[in-house]
Order: sequence, then structure tokens, then C-alpha cells
Amino acid sequence: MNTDELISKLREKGYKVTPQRLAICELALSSKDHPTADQIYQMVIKKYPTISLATVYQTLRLLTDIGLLRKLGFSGDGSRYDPNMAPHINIFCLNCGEVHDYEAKSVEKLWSQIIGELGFKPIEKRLDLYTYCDKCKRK
Amino acid sequence: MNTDELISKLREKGYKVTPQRLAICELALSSKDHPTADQIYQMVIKKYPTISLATVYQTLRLLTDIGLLRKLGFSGDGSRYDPNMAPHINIFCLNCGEVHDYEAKSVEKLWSQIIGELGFKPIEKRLDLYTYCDKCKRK
DNA sequence: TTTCTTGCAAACACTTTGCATGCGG
DNA sequence: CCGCATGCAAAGTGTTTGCAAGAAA
Repeated sequence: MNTDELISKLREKGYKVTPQRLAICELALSSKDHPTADQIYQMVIKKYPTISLATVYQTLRLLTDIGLLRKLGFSGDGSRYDPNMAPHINIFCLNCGEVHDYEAKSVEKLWSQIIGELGFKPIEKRLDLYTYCDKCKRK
Repeated sequence: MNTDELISKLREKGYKVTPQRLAICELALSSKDHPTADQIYQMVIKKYPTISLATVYQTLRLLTDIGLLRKLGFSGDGSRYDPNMAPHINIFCLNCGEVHDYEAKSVEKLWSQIIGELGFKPIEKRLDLYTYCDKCKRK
């Protein structure tokens, strides 16, 4: 989603567009590594040094409310925000916390198979795998 | 796991066996509904009115450390504890928070296929579905 | 001008920790 | 008797909220 589309989407939902909001949205929606709220805050603060963490949380919640972002809670501390709304697997490193997505036909197949067996289509889904990433495995 | 096995397991891992600890373990390990720490606390307090929530948390952590329990974090507040260590799907009601497990052979097969594609064996996996349960759907 | 957003601080909920007392082995 | 567990309170996190000032529409 480009900036113009994002602006339209926000306005369409009745939200005002501010530079801070736009910056947070663009960072969150383009992220590939499922950042935490604080990581997004650390990035935005470089461009908007007066921004507050509360604003980041408010904006992230806004994005989850309108279905552009997913908040993933964990057994450890802090939630992570995932802009990938397509069927995929989240692969987490148990050591360093790094995440990456795995998207494949087989994942979609798994997904449709589940729907078929259950007899209904769930509203949301979450597929996680926990392992040690290559970097951490080497140690 | 029965009480004797549980006691042996705890002793084997170097933990002392106290009545409180035993009560918390038995409740947590026999639960079917993925309770929160507080829900377990509310149950244990009936039998041990002086028990503290801290003890419950400590014991739940102990159980996750020795691999008898899984702590599931969520986007909402509070983690839930799941004693089902076999591969299964967690089905959550987005309205009332009720959870139940779903075990499906075919899903298991697809999982192993995907894991084969990935080329490594994950240490843990998690598959959640979010929907509205029958009770909540009727409203 | 009206309403929403920001940024700050305070409030909150969940979880962990420090410590004295008490129980288990 | 030694060491860990308990229970309390306090400290810690991550997250949300109340509110005054400022910006968007």
C-alpha cells in the first residue's frame, strides 16, 4: 500500500492524517521483522523526536482495528506487530527473538484443509514455529 | 499423569513437593480450558486460602521450565497455560475467550510436510484459530 | 470552528523479585 | 539442620487512559 492509498484508507475510516501517524503507519505496514511497539517508536523518534510511545501504541491499535496489522502476543514480554495478512507461518528464534515469515503453497493448502475439516472459516489464524535461527545455532 | 508420577517428576528435577505446589500442578496439568494464572489462583485458593498469586506464577513457570506446560501469550491481556503438549489446534472465541483444542490427523500430516519443506525440525509449534463460539454466535 | 490527535504523566494489568518465616527432605 | 518454598509487598514491564494544548478538516 502506497502513501496515497494509506491516506485514503485512514480518511475513509474517519481518522485524521498527521505526519506522525503517517510515519508510524508506513513503518509498521512495511516492516518485515514483526517489530515491537518500542522498536517502531525508536525508528519514528529519529524523524519526530518529540513523539511519544503512547502515540505509537494508539496508532498501532488503530491499524489493528481497521485490519491492516496483527498484534501477536507471546509468552515472553512484549507483543509484535505483523503487517502480513496473507496465510503464512511465523518462524521465531527462541534465542534472539528474530522472526521471519514463511509463505508457501503448502501453507495455503494446510489452511484450506483446516477450514474444510472444521466446517467453518475462522476469522483469524496464527501459525508459529519456534526454533533457533542459523546465527544462534552456530554458537 | 497421576499424583505419584508428578511427585517423582518434581523430585527428579530437584523441586520440593509441598501441598500448595501439588495442588497448583494438578489443576494446571489437568485443565482443559487453557486457564490464566488468575483462574488457577481462584481455584487453588478455595483449598488453600492463604496461597498467593506469586506462588501460582512461580509454580506455572516451573512447569513450563520442565516442559509439562506451555504459556500462550495473546494480543489481549494475560497468558493462558496449556497442558496439551501434543500437536493440536487452539480454537479461541473472540468474544468470550473460551478455548478448546482440536486435534486432526490431516492437519498433522500437512504440518510435517511443511516442516519437511523447511529443512529443519522446530522445537515448538503453535496453531491458533480465532472465531466466535457457538454460544456467542447465537447472539 | 469543531473535532481529533498529540504528548505527557499517571494509571493499569500482568508478572517477577526480595526477603523473612516456615516447611520439606 | 540446611535449603528451598511460601506469602507478602514492592518493583518491573508493557500498555492504556485522562487531559490540556495544538493541529487537521
